[in-house]
Amino acid sequence: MAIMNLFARMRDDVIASLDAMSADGILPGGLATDAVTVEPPRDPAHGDMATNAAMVLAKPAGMKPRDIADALAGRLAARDDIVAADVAGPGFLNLRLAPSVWQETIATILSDPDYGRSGMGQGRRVNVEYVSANPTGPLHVGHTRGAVFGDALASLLAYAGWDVTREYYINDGGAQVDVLARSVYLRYLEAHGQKVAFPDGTYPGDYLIAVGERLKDLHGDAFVDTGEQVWLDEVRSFATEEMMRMIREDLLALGVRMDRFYSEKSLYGTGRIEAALDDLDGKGLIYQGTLEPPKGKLPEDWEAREQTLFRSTAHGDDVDRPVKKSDGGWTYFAPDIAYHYDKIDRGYDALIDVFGADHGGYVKRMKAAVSALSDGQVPLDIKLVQLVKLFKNGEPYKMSKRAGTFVTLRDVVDEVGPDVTRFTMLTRKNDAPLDFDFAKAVEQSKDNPVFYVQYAHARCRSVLRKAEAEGIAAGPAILSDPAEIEVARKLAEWPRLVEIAARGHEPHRIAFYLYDLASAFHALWNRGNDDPSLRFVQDSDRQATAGKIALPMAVAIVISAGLGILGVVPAEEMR
RNA sequence: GGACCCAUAGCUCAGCUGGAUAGAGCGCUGCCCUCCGAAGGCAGAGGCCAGAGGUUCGAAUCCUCUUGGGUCCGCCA
Repeated sequence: MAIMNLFARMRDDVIASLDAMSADGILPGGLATDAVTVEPPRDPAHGDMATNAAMVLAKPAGMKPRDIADALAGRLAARDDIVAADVAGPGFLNLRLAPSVWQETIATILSDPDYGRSGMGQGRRVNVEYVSANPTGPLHVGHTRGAVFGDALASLLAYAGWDVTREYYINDGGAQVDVLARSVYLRYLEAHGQKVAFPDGTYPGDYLIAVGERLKDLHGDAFVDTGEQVWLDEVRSFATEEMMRMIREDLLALGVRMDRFYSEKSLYGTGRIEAALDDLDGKGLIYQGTLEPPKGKLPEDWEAREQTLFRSTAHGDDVDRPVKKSDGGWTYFAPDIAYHYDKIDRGYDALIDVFGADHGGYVKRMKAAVSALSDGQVPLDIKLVQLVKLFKNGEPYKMSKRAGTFVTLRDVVDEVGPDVTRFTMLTRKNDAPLDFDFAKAVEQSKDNPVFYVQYAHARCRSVLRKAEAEGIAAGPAILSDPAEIEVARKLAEWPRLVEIAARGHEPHRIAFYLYDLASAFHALWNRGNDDPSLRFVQDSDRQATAGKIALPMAVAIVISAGLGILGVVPAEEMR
């Protein structure tokens, strides 16, 4: 059973008190308490928790907020875990908790390995699709951010009680893999000593040289001086597999491990695309029609023509979308529909797609398709990941060992390591552009959030090693100083924050939380410089040390859990 | 022409799905430290939350419009 967070527990208690007040005739019965919240107040001076109960109930109860708040305060103040309940502002009820609450929080963290985990997912199954880059070349920085975001989101949801599948959709069914095949064929000829040129519409990147050579090793000169019809199928599938092998390796270097790679090509010729469209057709959502020309700038060669269309407007899209090209082939959208149809068919309770921001135009049609296919039963959330701009010491940064024109995932990971890459990519919310500075990312200073959080963990571990060397184990937490309470308060927020982040599909909140927690911890540490009684290891007092080290131990546990969600390895020491 | 995302301190950004006097880092201004608990610490100044309406006890947050940026827009995936 997952741990319910302090705030959720208090909210239940507040609502129970409100019910009791109804039973006693102080409040009318049957009040809706959905809008009642219990939250940490913005200003710690207001206390440890605040509830808006009086304000949201004032109107339906026909009473003044303060009267409700006063009555509620009386009941709550009687509890021994609440030392003060004050009515403030327009009707907030501020609660100050007894020190024992913080001690229990620390004790829970130390004893329960599941502290922070949430049961909100209830074991429901969610499919997170991310990266899904075309198998035509190495992953670049944009993919890197998508990979980090999707992977952290998947971990976050798992931590919040979802049954998560991490999935990569391989776009190996379209014309771009033919282009790949032709490009590899040119490298193959080159491997045979021929001089080749790379015309427009082929991929000239160096990364295909080795692929061409391996193709030569495999087939000798069998394809030299033959027509495309002879080698295209073979070279295409070989090249695609090679690219995917490389992509998997790149992802692994970043610490990303997919549960499943789903091939677009595998949808063709199996009737699955037809089945998906038949499903839509059966719902009256497929028809032959002609689209209006797009307003504004017209494509040069625009002409009206009848196509097979999906009535996506019936599910919130702006215009209906073609599923068949004029030559009778599928548009790229058709296999996408079939793919999502398959995901629904596999029984997922929720779907998440992580796209690059340049795919923003496909959000509505994809949501429309899933809504139609699942009869509105399976929610699809599409997270768009904005661009990454690279810098080094503030200067725009260009480099690539392999691709010639763009910075690859491997370039980034080789330069700063997977941990720094991942954390830094999550220091911005997904829909905001990200400036990634190679120099600042590895800088060991307070200005660098990665370092700051890692340093806090390392300090905790250092203290614990020291205590352990003296044979001292953590005892019940001793918390007296405000700086200590502040850290404990922050720790108490962890389970709540996990739920907020998971509910919003916003893993960046974890990174910001860790920064805040580290900040509170460093502040306490710094106070130890001036006031030796606040140091964790008390040289002459083993018992005091046992009580003091409970807090850093709890901090290390929570930081470690948080970094774990982000896919970052916590540092044992800094150097 | 339309769709989507964005606009918060001088700069880079948070802001918990409507709460109290809007926060952090950098930079700036002061003071302190330089004790290996080291790679600094503490404090302060700095805001019409792009603008205008609306919804209600209450709006940076939700709705409409305007302005200014980014992405995209039928047989490319």
